[in-house]
Amino acid sequence: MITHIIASQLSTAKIKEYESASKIIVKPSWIVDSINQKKLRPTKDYALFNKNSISNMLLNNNNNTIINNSSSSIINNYKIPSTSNTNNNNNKSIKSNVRNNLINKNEHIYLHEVATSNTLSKNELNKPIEEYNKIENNKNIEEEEEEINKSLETKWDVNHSSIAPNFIANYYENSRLHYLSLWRNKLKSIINSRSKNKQKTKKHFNETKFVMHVDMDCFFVSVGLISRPWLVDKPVGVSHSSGKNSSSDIASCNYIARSFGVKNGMLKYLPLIYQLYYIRIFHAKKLCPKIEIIPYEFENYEKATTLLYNILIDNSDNIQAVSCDEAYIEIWLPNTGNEEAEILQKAKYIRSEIKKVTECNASIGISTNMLLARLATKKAKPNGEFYISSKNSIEYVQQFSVTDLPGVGWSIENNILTIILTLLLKNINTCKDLQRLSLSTLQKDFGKKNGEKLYNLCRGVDNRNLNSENNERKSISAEITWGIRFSNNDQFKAFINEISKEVSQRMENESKKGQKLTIKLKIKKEDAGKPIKRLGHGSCKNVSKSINLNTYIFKQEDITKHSWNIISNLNLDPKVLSV
DNA sequence: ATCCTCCCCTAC
DNA sequence: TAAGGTAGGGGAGGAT
Ligand SMILES: Nc1ccn([C@H]2C[C@H](O)[C@@H](COP(=O)(O)OP(=O)(O)OP(=O)(O)O)O2)c(=O)n1
Ligand SMILES: [Mg+2]
Ligand SMILES: [Mg+2]
Ligand SMILES: [Mg+2]
Repeated sequence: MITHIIASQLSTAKIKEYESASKIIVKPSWIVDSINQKKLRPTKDYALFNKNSISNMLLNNNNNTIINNSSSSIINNYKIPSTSNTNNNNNKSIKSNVRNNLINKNEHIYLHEVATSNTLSKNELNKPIEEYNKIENNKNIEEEEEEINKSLETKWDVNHSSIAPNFIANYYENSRLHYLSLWRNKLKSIINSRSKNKQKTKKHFNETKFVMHVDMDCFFVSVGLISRPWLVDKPVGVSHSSGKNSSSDIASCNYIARSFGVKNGMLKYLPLIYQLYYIRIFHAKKLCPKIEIIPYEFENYEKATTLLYNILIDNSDNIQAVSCDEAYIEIWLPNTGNEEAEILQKAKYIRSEIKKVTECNASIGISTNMLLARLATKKAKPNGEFYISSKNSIEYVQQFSVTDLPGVGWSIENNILTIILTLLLKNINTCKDLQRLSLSTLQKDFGKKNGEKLYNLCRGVDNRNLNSENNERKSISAEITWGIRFSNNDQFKAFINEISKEVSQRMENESKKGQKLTIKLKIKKEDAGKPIKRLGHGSCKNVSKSINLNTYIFKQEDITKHSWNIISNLNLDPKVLSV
């Protein structure tokens, strides 16, 4: 019930914490503006899709037809990316006038130099400094550092940082993670409103339920290779920058690149100075010097997504949207005694349709629950289908590593590893080992719910139904953690105003209002070095502050006002906002 | 007990 | 050069 002074909510200890944080070099390195939804106004059907500007096909949603044109005769209509014609010899399909414009932009296609390098799991960025191999008094390093210092001041940085005009729009147009979230929300919204209706009318007598998990193979790469067939046998990754010593994320890499150890989300390259300092961070060029980098094609991903979902709609009894390249579908088959062969046949058919229509490969995992279907996809990839019987599932699941389990990532894996090492004196981490830990042990270490979840997951037990969770959106937020560089309070405030506008628009698009406002900030740590990523946030401490307003708001000026109110109460010294 | 705030974690 | 978003589950620990 706090409406104004944030500090009044804080314990003394916490106030101190914020004060000291604000004195550390304090730079808000990212800002999040978020409004939790507690109530929505009467919603016009599909208002979201009519208003949004980003796309065509995903958004051309007439009433109940989720996505139109769901027959397999669709022409996929991919846009030919202008940069795909950089291979002069092989690509006959590109018009010559287009080619002439772009012939000098070849650098991202040929990357054969052997880079002196090293990969990153983003979590490793947060490891304590002592885990890195610090090298001092090295002249070359210092020189390079000098260069990096200089480069940080370049015009490019200024033009792309948070004080540049149109920063937010430009940023979102190029952020793959933004698109991932945007598309996921839209798909969930479309699919959820549809599957509800369907479930009501369906009853199943003498039928067996199967769950399929459908996921495109190296999605961004597969789409990008449609117009670059000469690269299909080479290691390929999708990334923004193509320069040989530039550093950017690889969003997706193909299976050839993966055979070298390259992974989605890995840095394309890590500058030499960071390689020496962060010896645990790998990068693609080190693992696979010949990796070819191709650019993003967001419009075409969206088209492929539309085509994919249309096929799934036509071939299932229920769908749960997961992401732009992935969904669970439910299929009921009559009990004939031959269901397993039939469901495999069905999967083959769906995969062939996807291939035919999208020109990309999909893989399908099949079982009787979502978890086992998800695990089956791991066996199915690439370009295959795989069925896991529920009969021997407890034994079958033993072969998977704990990170294969959905919900188990880097942190939980490490915790499990520690426990297994302590209790079982083993240094491996499979579901077989996890099955040896008791429910109470797991609950003691991971909490009541998480412990139970782990206990069930490692046995292949999953009682979720498709779309069983409450489908209503609970929050709407906008956040940017890249390019945030302020030199004074006015710039900071202007940014808050802009991001509030973004949040406001998103709320208006869904005819929603919110009552709880949360601000999230990243504050540079005292000992943080230069960010590894250009214009990145580097090592930061996260702070979040929320207030429960007495009223529901959605207007930009209200969001801005309350947001700035919160921020002011954090007592950030304007000077610490400088870079 | 239950709720609330401020986190951390995970997924794509 | 280069675009590190976002929603939701859940735990710790304090307030009610
Ligand atoms: N760290 C990540 C992970 C994924 N993606 C994007 C690019 C991927 O192509 C797409 C789908 O993610 P998947 O996890 O399904 O990975 P892929 O489809 O690339 O490979 P696969 O599914 O074959 O393992 O999401 C991303 O930008 N960054
Ligand atoms: Mg995929
Ligand atoms: Mg996927
Ligand atoms: Mg996992």
